[in-house]
Amino acid sequence: IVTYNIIIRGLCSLGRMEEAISLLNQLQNENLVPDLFTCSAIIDGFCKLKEIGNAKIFLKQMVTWGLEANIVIYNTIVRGLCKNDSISEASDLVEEMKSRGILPNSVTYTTLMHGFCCFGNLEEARRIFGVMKGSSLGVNVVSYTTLIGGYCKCGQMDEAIKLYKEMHLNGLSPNKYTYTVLINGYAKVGNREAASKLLDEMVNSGIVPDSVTYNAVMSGFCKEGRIEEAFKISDQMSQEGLVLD
RNA sequence: CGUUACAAGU
Repeated sequence: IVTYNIIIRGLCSLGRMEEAISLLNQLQNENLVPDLFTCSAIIDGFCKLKEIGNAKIFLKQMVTWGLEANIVIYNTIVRGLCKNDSISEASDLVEEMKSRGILPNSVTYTTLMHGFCCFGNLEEARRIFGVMKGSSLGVNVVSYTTLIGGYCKCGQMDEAIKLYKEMHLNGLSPNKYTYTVLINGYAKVGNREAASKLLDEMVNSGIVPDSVTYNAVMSGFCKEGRIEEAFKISDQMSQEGLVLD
């Protein structure tokens, strides 16, 4: 079943659901039984195609195999709903999950936060952040990065930086994602200086930027008409062996 | 803990 799961996951991540389902049928013909890994792969596949309907149908199907949705399955659907602009349904699902005795984990919370951030509902995202912080889970670098990203998206760089500083006080180190979110935020509001400064901080703290990070920096330069400096960055990327995409 | 099973960046 592990072998099948690996292949099914591969197909699902490519959106090749017909083939995944046919493999699912094949393994059952060989008297193997799908497990939660199989199901999460397939549900995630449907969710990524925004086929929430199919994901829900599959969720019912699982029960006939004696499988109960676990936290990963719930999280996967919550994310699918968020991506499908159904944030309120996502919140409802989390409540339903709780009523079934499954407690949200860090992934659940950050998924919801991200959904609210995409909607520009920073109050709700921050509220969930507070819930996480007050729970035994605590907040982690992903929670911070998600919330920082929400503020960056809305151009509220002051709040974003406040959180960035707060992270350090809480003993958490920003990672490549955190820096890229912030750099992109500054680039978008036209503050290339702050963006460059963060890039330096990033490198000084031993984090290696990748092409996503550099692209964000360059967009800041280009936005302000500093094409030459942008070229310098792209040269540096090549020097570091990064592929220009 | 044979399956990077689910969360954050251009």
